[in-house]
Amino acid sequence: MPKTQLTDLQLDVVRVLWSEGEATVAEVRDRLPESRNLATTTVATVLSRLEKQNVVTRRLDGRQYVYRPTVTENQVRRSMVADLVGSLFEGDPAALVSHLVSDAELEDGDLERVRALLQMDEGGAA
Amino acid sequence: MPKTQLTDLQLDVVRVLWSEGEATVAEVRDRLPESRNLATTTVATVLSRLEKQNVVTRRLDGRQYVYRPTVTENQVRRSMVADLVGSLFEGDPAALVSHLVSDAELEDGDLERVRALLQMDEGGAA
DNA sequence: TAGCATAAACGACAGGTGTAGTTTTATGGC
DNA sequence: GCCATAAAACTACACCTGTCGTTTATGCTA
Repeated sequence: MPKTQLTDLQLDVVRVLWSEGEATVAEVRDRLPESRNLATTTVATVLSRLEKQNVVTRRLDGRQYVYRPTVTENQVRRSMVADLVGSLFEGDPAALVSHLVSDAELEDGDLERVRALLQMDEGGAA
Repeated sequence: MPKTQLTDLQLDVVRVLWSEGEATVAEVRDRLPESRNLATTTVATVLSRLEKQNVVTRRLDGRQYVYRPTVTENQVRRSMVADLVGSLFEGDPAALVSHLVSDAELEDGDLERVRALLQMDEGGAA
């Protein structure tokens, strides 16, 4: 059971792994957003800790480690959204949608898109 | 500009203030969820730190401080949801709704409620 | 083979949080 | 006027995270 509440930095790191499939420390450092100008050791530390938390695994390739995520983006999203819903909306996901709709988080175009989504899902899993 | 990313404990504390309007340290301690069995000093520490972060203010009443929130629940929700959307959904709130809908976060009943919400909002702010 | 480059391992440090004990201080009652 | 009590203030500590520097091991190259 990996930890699935990730910080922004951890997300950026894991995102690289999601997009690359797997990567070495140096590769992760290079593919991190421009805004992150991190020393290689910093990235290594982050990856080590993520490994300790079972968010990623690593395999030895020659003298380097290659890291691979153990969780999917969807799992992380699910878990983090569930957490937020639990903390702020008494566990009721519909209340979150309600918030988005009534508190102007969604712009007009978004509303249309959401309606379309719901249309598509009409008569979904019963 | 108060900090509006709150931890679970901080939320529980501020929630007491939201529901009571204002409260002393002892009152907060008493109205915290059962599950939280915290020493009074712990609550005092948390409130102090929240004050330093401008999440709450306090006024002296006799020899005690009475704490009052400086942010509303909605502000916190907005800010925390926005943060999550930024971190996980590239800033697109509709993507969050999409996630909720397609990843079975919403149960059938929820879907109906969401549809109703959108209905109500039909032809909203143009 | 000696040395350089590279990668991993280790150690560190500051800042935030959860948690609480100890010390100080003010006060209200006797 | 003195003391017990209650509240605030201060101190502390462990753990997590962001951020690196330094040390060690190792393999490649001249």
